[in-house]
Amino acid sequence: MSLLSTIRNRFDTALRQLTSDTAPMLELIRPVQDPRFGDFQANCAMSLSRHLSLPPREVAARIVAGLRIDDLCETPEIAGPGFINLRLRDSYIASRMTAIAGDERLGVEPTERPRHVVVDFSSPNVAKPMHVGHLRSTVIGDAICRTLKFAGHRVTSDNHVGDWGTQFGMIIYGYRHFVNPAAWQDDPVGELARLYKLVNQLSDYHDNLARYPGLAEAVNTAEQQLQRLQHNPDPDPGKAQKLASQARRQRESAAEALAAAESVIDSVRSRTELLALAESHPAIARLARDETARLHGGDTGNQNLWNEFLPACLSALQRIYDRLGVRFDITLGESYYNGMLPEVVESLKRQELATISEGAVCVFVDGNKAPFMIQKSDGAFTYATTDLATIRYRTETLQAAEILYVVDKRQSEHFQLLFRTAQKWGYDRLQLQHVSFGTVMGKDGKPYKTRAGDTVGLESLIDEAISRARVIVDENDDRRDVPLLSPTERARVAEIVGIGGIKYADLHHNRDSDYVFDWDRMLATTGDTAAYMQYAYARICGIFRRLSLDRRSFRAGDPVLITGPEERALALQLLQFDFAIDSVLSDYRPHLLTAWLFETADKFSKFYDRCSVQDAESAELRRSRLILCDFMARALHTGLALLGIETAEVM
RNA sequence: GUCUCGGUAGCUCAAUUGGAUAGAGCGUCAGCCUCCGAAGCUGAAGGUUGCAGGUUCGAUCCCCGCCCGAGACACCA
Repeated sequence: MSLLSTIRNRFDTALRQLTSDTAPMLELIRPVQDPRFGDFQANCAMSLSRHLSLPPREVAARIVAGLRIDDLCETPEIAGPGFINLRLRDSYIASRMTAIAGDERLGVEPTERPRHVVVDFSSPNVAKPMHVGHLRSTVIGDAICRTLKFAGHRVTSDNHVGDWGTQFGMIIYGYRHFVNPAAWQDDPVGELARLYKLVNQLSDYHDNLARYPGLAEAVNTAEQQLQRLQHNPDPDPGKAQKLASQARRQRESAAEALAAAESVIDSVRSRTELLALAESHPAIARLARDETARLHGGDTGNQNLWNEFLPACLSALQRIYDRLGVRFDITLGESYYNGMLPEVVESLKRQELATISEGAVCVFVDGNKAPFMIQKSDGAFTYATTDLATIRYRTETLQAAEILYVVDKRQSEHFQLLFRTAQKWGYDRLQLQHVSFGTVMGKDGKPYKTRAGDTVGLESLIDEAISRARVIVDENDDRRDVPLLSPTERARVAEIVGIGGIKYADLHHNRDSDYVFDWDRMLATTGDTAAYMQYAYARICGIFRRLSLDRRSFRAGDPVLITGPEERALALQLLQFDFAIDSVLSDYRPHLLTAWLFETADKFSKFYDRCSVQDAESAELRRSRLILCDFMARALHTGLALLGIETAEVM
């Protein structure tokens, strides 16, 4: 049983004398925030005092009086308004540490209630290359899968790729009109990406051309409004200022929109061959949509093209997943659900959940004005329909008890509507959660782009991380009197450090916040980074290597001794690995694991600095410290592995 | 306009969901290698948690009103 559960059990007995509902009280027992107050704190007395109408310190005294915990802790202390502070006995920490030191699972017991969780993540559009935007979903989703599995759950990772949408119409149109046969032979995926970009650019050109007069007019209107306010301000100065700043903002955003449109138009006009293409394909957007419709309608020509494109697209994706070390149990894209969509709509109509509004089939959810549209007025299905079909499939065929969607937080409204619709549709015992995340920003505070303004390709991002890591690895090894690494080993370490750096930078932020992408910080060798943890791991491996000791021989149950504050702090920290994992899974927040890893590495560094292994006072103490070192190495290795990050024994 | 998030040290982020004197890292300044890997360690400075109220033993967190920013709002996924 975990350390925390053991303590909670003791409190449970004591609390039963005061209340029948002890569960919420036990939640209030937790690791202490400030080490001056001990190791654990119970905050239940304050909360309970209201129900018992007794002063909180009195309640605390009663709880302590009924508490039998002497074998684990020093005498509990009551502090402040009624905190109960616990300090574990060194002997107890030592015995627990001894007990789990040989455990493969590092003291983490598999969950008592395993469930089948489908994790939907990454999910790129296959017709275009992956970019930074896909990074967070992929990295966070993978970490969640690994952590759930380690905790003992059954996990199905599912890459719900976009292989059926409008972008396919665009590449079909592009292929039909603009393909370069030699390039297609040579590099089909690169050629498809070029075609997608081209069709997109030409459509945007016409679209912006059409919108241009309106945008220019909007700038004018905003300007006039501003002038009016300047000449005729509101009598209330506060209000006048507010109106003026509002008008200024409006003018700025109108001007920005106009400038954006201009830049799209100019990018085509500035190249005569592009302009010629644009002018000979004035209806390109509509025609591309028609290609999509024909594909969905079963047109054999388009189906054949789709069948030809898809394998190439998927294998290009696979190459990236291989480099990232991410794998999926299934890859069922939108196309997989195509045949089920009519029946989904029928079923919702039958249950009278769906109604027809402005020609489209919609589900209206209480409190939401916008409909959840499952069939457009032209008869086409939407991604809402696909998502519903997917829920049905995952529940009925895969037998999932829970589905997680690791998707950009901008889609939270969509998921709210989806979940409520699914619930009304009859999937009310299924756990559905949108595991949302924020945007990756550039240093300018806007979504991360290249200097030219394009989105950053994932492949080049990985390349750059590895080459930057290589510089660090080289510098470090070259500094040594005798370098430890061969060129091939250096290349391998650079991969581990570079990719680990990308992933860690992403995972160590609370997923909900936007975060700023910064190469220097990500690959810094100091501070809260993957490299710091990986280095700590390599240092430990170095100890065993130089002493010619086999780490596995320190897992036989020899006693761990606590002789000083550094050993105590490290052991106590290591005993709470299970708590860290629980906290990650309670709301799918991997940054709680990175925080634990960093704290653990920090405590290890202090231990390592002050407690010599080699020159320990006795053979028993030396052995005890080696046990801690081995356990620490496994904690780092396992903890990082749960985040999808590798380690190297020498670096 | 409506709705949803967010505003915390110079910078990047935490704060175990209402707990104690708000914590880390980077950066800055000052120290530590005849001593197990210095990609390390030690110390210092740095805060009116956007503003103003309210709820209570206790508020970064909950409620009200402003200010600022981002995003979503009917046939794109």
